Amino acid sequence: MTKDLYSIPDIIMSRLPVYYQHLKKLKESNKTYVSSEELAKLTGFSSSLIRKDLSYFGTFGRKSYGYDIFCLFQQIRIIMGFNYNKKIILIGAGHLGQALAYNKGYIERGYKLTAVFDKNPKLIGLVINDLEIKSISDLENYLSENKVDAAILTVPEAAAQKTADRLVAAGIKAIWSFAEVPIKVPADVLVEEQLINEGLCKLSVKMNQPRINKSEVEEDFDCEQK
Amino acid sequence: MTKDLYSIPDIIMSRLPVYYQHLKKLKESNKTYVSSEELAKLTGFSSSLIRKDLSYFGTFGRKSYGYDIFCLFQQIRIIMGFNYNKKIILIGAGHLGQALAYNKGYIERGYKLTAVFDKNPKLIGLVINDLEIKSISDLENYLSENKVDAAILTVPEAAAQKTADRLVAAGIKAIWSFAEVPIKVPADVLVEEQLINEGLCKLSVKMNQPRINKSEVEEDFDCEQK
DNA sequence: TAAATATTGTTAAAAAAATAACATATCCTA
DNA sequence: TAGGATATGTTATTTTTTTAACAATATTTA
Repeated sequence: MTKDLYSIPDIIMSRLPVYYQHLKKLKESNKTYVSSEELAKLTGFSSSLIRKDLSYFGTFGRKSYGYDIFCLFQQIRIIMGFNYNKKIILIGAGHLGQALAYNKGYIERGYKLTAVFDKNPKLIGLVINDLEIKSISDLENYLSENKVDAAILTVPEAAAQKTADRLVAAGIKAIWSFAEVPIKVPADVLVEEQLINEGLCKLSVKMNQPRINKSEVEEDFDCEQK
Repeated sequence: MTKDLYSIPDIIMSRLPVYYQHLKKLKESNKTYVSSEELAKLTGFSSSLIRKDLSYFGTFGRKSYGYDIFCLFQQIRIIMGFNYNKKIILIGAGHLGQALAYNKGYIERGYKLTAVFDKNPKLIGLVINDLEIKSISDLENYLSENKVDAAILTVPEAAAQKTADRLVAAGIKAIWSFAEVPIKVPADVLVEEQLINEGLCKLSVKMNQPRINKSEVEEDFDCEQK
């Protein structure tokens, strides 16, 4: 493969996890091959789009057969970097943080959760999913002694930026942030913002559409402008 | 507003929660107006795009001033349906379910979490965030006696489709699903799929890009095809 | 082995989305 | 009150993304 992959288009990247999930399921069936048409039925994307997406990365299919499920699954894992081992830590062991500590998704994606930190003395020392919650004051010390590839940020809104600054200062280059508003980091640090309530918003918008269509919306919110 | 809004383009819809978050923050500052240029700095979208997005819904700005923060915030709330009261229930009180039971995001978006269900007898009766966990066997009964607008689905993968079927049969028209693979529902039911590990995938892909560029990828995964 | 069938990978066309440009309107200052 | 500055809303242009079409090729069937 000679193509420069430095920047996979976001739109393609956003579909990779969907392909991954379906191939994972298919792998457990007794089928060996899957066609773009079948994948289209499963994913909701058009077969044409699927073939195009895959061809961006290489030539994986077999004419008149389709794609070898296991092989394609492996390819996508490699493209997504799942075959590469990464260590990740979690900062903030509140309700969401704890749920993420029990998340089963790390291993198959090449992550190992190696430490959990919190500020709350009542939480420090507790064990969640075999990891003892450490004091956030040990963060820098821990990071100087352990190579860590990424951090999950689930601290309260008010502490998010400060904590991110500490992570960056200690050398962390990738952050999965659950802060509600973007945190600022240097250009060489990756941040994946996760608006936890985005799905709730989308659902609300969609539920609301019939209502919005019926009424002359302006009246509702004449904001006494000007 | 005469424009038919029946289907807000997904791409615009996906930016609404971002505008919402920033306006919420701005509202707490001492500023009254914000320009598309300032919003661009905050959100990372271009000012042109922001003006275009907003103009899709109406004319909210004020020449040479910008947008009235509070007014725009209200408008976006109305577009997203946050001003409309909705009742939502949660099915599956595992780690993720519990975290979502404590989620602070419902109220401001017009949702009220009114019940939590689980199958596990050890959980039934426990109280999380002031709600006593009910037995899943009471689901149909509850739904026949209480008007509910949406359901959060956080049951284990294996139970997801069956549970969704029950919800649909009981009249639920909107589901926020955390199942890893799409659940099948009739056309008149809204489903918002939430791949909880999508952010983790994206982070992994991005971390992986420099590595993928360096190597001739094919070699890595010669799947002995054919 | 030849014809019919299936399905890819790619090219061409269409549609959608983003950006740039600008006319217009309002505000501010002198 | 005239002129410069500001920032919207919209139109034009460019770019990106998706869909459609199809040639190429492998498989299956007769």
